[in-house]
Amino acid sequence: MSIDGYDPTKFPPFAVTVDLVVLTVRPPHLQVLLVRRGESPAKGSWALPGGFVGPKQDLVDAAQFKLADKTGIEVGQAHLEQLGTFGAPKRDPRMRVVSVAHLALVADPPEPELDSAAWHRVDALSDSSLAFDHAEILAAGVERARSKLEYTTLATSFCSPEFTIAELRSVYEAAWGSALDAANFHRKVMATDGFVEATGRTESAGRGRPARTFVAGDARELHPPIVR
Amino acid sequence: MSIDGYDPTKFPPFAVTVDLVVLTVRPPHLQVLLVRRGESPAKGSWALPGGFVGPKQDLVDAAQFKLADKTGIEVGQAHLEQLGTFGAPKRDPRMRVVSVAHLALVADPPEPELDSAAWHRVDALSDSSLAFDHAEILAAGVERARSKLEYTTLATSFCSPEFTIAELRSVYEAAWGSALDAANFHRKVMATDGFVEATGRTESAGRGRPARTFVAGDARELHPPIVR
DNA sequence: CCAAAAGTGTTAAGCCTACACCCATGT
DNA sequence: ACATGGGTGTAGGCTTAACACTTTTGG
Repeated sequence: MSIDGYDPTKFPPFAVTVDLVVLTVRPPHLQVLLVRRGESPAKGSWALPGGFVGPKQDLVDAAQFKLADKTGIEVGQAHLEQLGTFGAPKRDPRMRVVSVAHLALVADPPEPELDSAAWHRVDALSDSSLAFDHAEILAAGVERARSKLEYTTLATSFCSPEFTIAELRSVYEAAWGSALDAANFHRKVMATDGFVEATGRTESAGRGRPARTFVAGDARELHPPIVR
Repeated sequence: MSIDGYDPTKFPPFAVTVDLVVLTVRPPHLQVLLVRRGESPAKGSWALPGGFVGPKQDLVDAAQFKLADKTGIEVGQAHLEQLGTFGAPKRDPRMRVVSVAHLALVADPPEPELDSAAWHRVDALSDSSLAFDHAEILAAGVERARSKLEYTTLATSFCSPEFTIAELRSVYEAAWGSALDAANFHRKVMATDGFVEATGRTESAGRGRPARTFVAGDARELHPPIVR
């Protein structure tokens, strides 16, 4: 940090929190988990889940803890990554709060137990309906999620452990709100080494030919984009 | 933040700092600005420039201030963006410090005035030669810079206000350490709307046909990659 | 048999790479 | 004249998008 010229014992006091952009896909919509604020400021309005970072707690640990707390989803069940840090001096009217936002991608989550938490379609939220600067954080999360879908195999994080190519395709269609050519999508996924791994089983969706099922492959990065 | 259940006046005390990964290109090398630590811990070893965020100071403002302080480069002269936040509980042995790392890309900077600051080739640094977790932060900065060069028009940030296509190419060659086909590079840049704008002037480098000069265009994003 | 969804084939257009070649200058 | 770097042309290979077509099921 190069703390030259400063007395380390006299630093300005900051509160550090984590905020979570928890996204899921419920075809055909991309949804985000929001909690209704029970206290002032912005009492009654929707906000991203989050909380203080403990004095000896690592940042991701704090985010993981909050995620488990709000959704019941444990470590390893979801993709979690740091999104960015928001620290405008007046973003919280009470005090100086620096929030390290995280992005979580989860597959078919349970309905929230608490009444104060609920899933919302991201394309149906107006900026002004979120507390603090959470609209900005959400926008950053959605943008990051889209770009990761495009350039990595992360879409599998939005799918149940065993899934069909059509389910995987519905993830992309939900994220951008437009249809993809099923034939070309199928081929592109198959041609990408380590994206998916066949189980040998099939799954019938009622009508039509049953689809083969797959599990997530071991590749995490890929350069050529899958869609767009 | 969802501070439900917490008393906002009793938050755990954190110090918040900014650290800077300041990169420049001096063909054929990518270089980073480091400062020699004058105090313990890690006294005498190299570190990224940085410092505390003021109580009422925005994060980017703190980064901008530090950048101007160490390099003399003012706002608008450089590209500056948030890189990520590093807050492992023991990253600084003295106290809990959360550092918001920023990435700065600058064009032909002046030699540092202070003896304690110097430019270093990034490909000639060993991880263990940097204080704290700064090797990790530097790695993140270099990776981000490469990916931004690939997918945006940001390479112009590494060039003087008026530059030739060869200079622009040398930025890419420095970042990856390998040569590019000059002919194809030229065409690709020209074909990218808003990447560069011709001045009408030329510049002679001594031998060979003089090159036309350009200024940065207005496009900041582009999807098809320029190199690789 | 028909509709629906999975999956494969085909083809034309576009893009990229490699490299040949011409251009404009200093010495 | 010739070496040097700037810049344009071009042909072959590769990737892509669009859509026709076959496969496999439920009703």
